[in-house]
Amino acid sequence: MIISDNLKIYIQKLRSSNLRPTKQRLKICQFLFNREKTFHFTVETLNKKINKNIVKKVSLATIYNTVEAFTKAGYLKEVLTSKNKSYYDTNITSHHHFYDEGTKELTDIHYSQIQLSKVPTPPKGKKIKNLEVVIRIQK
Amino acid sequence: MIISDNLKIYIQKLRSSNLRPTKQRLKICQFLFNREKTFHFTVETLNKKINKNIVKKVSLATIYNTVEAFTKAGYLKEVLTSKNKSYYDTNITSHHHFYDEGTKELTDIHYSQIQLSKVPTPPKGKKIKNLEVVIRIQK
DNA sequence: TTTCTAGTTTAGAATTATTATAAACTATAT
DNA sequence: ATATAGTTTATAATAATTCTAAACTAGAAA
Repeated sequence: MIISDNLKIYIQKLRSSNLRPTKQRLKICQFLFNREKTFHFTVETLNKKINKNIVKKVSLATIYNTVEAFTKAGYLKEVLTSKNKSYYDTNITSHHHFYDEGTKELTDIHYSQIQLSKVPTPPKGKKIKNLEVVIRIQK
Repeated sequence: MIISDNLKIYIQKLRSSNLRPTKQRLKICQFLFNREKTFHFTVETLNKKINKNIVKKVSLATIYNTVEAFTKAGYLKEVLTSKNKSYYDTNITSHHHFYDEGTKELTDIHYSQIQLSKVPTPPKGKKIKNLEVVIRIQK
């Protein structure tokens, strides 16, 4: 196995989060992070795309495990939706969404497009993990 | 059956949305809307509370149907979360939420507690219905 | 290098939330 | 009173996710 430069980076990245750099995890890293633009996905779509045209498939359970592990490690962010399905985003920076009530579709709003001038303090003993704005739109 | 004043109001409310005022729907109306404070719920919790201490239970299917009908009619609002379960809110006015990722609880943030100084224009042909902030909190 | 062990992967079962189905029931228009 | 379209219901079906336990493997230690 030839280890490319970006593979080395992923190995380090995984090790730094106490995740062993397995073949499966590295394959998923390459797929998710070795690209120009960030993108949204569900486990279902990730599973299909990862396993397209490869012989030794990554199991669905591993896709679930890995997405969860990567989310906990902070490599992925869960996206809010009204659908009973989890959406993830490789864009882990705080950003916002339009939510179309007709189509139930979410579209990104760049972080700079919204500015907050007043934010409440969180309840005692809790801290803010992130803050996202959802703008509900309709025809 | 003695029809109280608020029952009359619910009957009108339902009729105005082309929903027949059935016993089940009125029971759910009384439970949801005849109260001081607004509140959040899932179908699961609503089902338990509606059917607590009553002989003739409302079926789970009806709870689902009614919540969907009330949401479409604009009596309820779906709350976006990252969980694979739908949350609803009797407060249909624009307001914000803390979402505790540990306890999975939503708490309201009064509209005035958050101020936005910059908001993007909606996509063509769409208009902003409301704007909500979800602040994810954790320990 | 070999061995050991804890971490990981896997297929399939189990669980959870929701939606679909179709028969029985009911509000209401005529 | 009757007809009928809308509603409720128990149950089945589906979809997404989590659980389980056996097999496998990365990396540490001998």
